[in-house]
Amino acid sequence: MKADKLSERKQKILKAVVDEYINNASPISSGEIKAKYFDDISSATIRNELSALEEMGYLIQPHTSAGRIPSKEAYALYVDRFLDKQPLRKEEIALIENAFKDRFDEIEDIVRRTARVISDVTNYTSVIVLKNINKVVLKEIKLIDLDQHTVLLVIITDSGIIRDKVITLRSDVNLDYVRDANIMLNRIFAGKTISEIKMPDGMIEENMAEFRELYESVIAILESYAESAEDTVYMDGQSKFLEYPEHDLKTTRDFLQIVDTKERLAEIIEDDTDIEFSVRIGKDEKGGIDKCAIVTAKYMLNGKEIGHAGVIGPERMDYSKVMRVLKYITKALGEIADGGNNDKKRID
Amino acid sequence: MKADKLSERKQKILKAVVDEYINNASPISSGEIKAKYFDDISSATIRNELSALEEMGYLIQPHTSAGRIPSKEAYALYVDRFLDKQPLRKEEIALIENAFKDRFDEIEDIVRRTARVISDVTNYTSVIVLKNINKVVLKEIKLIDLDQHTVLLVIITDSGIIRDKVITLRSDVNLDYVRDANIMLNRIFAGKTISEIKMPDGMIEENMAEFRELYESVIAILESYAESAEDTVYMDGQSKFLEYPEHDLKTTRDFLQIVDTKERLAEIIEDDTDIEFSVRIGKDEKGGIDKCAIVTAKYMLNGKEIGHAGVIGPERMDYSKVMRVLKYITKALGEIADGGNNDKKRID
DNA sequence: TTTAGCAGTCGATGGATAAGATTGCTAACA
DNA sequence: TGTTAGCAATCTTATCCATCGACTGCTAAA
Repeated sequence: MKADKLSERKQKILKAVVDEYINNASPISSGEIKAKYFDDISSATIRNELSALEEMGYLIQPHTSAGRIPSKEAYALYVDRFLDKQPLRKEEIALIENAFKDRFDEIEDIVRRTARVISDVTNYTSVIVLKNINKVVLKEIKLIDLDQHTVLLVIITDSGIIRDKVITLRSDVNLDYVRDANIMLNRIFAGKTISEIKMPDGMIEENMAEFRELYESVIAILESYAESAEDTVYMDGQSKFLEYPEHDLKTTRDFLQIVDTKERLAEIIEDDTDIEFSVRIGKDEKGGIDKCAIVTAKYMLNGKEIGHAGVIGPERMDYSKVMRVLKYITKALGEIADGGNNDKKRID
Repeated sequence: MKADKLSERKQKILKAVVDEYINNASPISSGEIKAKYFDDISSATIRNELSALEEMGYLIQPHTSAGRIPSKEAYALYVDRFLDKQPLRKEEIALIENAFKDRFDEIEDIVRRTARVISDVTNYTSVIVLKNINKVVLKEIKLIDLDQHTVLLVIITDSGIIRDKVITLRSDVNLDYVRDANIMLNRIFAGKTISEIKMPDGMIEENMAEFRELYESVIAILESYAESAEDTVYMDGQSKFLEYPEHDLKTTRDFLQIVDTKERLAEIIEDDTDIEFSVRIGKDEKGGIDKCAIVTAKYMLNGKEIGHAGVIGPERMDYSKVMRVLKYITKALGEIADGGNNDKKRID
């Protein structure tokens, strides 16, 4: 099933079928192709070609008296070789830029907006998976005393992710104690990844004895972060899923189950992480959703890869548009938040 | 349509119809009721009663040769007067207790678990709306210097909610500066609700001049919190929505749209906030989802009302069970995290 | 007031039929 | 050898119709 074996004409016909099916979601007949794409050959000829393409596995006939629809392989080939490279429309670009024109500081805020705008522009459900915190490097730890028995632990990482957690202690704490403990902890943890941090088996160093309870609490929290392999998942535009007629109740059930168990979704999306775009069509051994396609791209922010962003839609997804949008947005965001200056920036 | 006018027998019949419909989702015939609920009267008599109940608006006949199904009014009456008060089953209680047996410190963590367990036990989609932060009282503000131009603002409220936001400044900052600013800001803000805080029209006090930029940033952030009326919404078990046959594609579309626009959901749920349970059946002028019921209860934590928790399901929801579960859980959580000691507690 | 009996109504089911769409095949053609 | 016109075959979809079964509503009697 090498694509190289396809004649020019077969390619043109196959692309025609995919393009038409993406727009109309109904099987395409030889007559339709003849009318819209070919002046010079007859529908009978096209029928022969269609028959050959079906033989090769690129097309499927739902039943004898129906036209053809593309197979998974056709979509894969389409994504690989036939993508139109039309630029994004002005309104689309305006929509994207508008979403990011305000000030914003926190990653969560940026991510939410990104999810929203991806869904708005593509008209598919968007999904963003942020890498688990234990894969990033600790830049600094801050301890803040809240009251006599509680301190707030703030974790700052190299890509700016901030997590905080309240620690409750049996012993009393005061400002000086917390400050000293903070210095001590930073000496130990700064520069390591969370997953590198282990509870030391033997004795705690002499000069740590005073901070033992606090120290153990912090370690326990970091370890629990490391253990909980759950990446954070954001979604938007879930209702868009039902705008596509092939998404019947059964498919929607699968979809909602994926939505519920976000860990599985994160696994699917982070599976092949080394390529720029990941396109998963239909359900296979490695996961996915039947009758659906999942397209994701690396999600860069401030020059760092912080996760993956993409969409979930029907197999006959408008791959071209989705990829252009993802490319545009991830590029825009890769630049937008650099160097600590988070004021508005033009995206050109 | 006063319920008082209903004879004992009518009430028993009406309850029978609702109970049966909750279990089977198909119209109930006079013969069925006779078989399962009455030995002493004939189906003809029951037919007469059914006819009367239909006349009164409590029952609906989908078509002439079908049995009856309950109307919205029947459900409302059912919730009002007919609820079984069977206790929760052992397994259900075990499930709930198990979900909360670990240590946990952060509200978000508790809320997520609560959403999960409500959905698991009831088998409906759960939803929790946390009150907007601007309705709660500021307990303390913490400033932490991150680097030369950025400080982290941590907001601690009376119910323990913590929000943080990074502030970027043009001028340099250092430890002393931040500490002094922190003391100053707490003097001004502590004890107020976020919505009370307003940017002062005239001059900033003399001794604030030094902290002007920081001060204005903090005010701006608090105001933006106050303005953004969005309450935080958590959901779980969305896929459960499709386990009920009356939830067809159209209803699911409505449901997913509500899921997408969580603000609207928050509005619906926070609408009638003064009663212990809110039961909204079907769609009316004030919102809701067609063919669905939304049941919510006040969500207490640590003695404070922090929002609402509930479920979304079909109109023929198992109201009795849902209310028992919500009562049990909100009661359990009202006790579980009191006094800063977050260790395991028995729920009895 | 209750009940048995029965006619009437309606949905669901299934078969038969017809119409329409599209293909595959064949044979002729360039 | 590739292309094409023509046509039979196949399958879907819609419609109609008859039948069956499930209830109800009504009537008249208990």
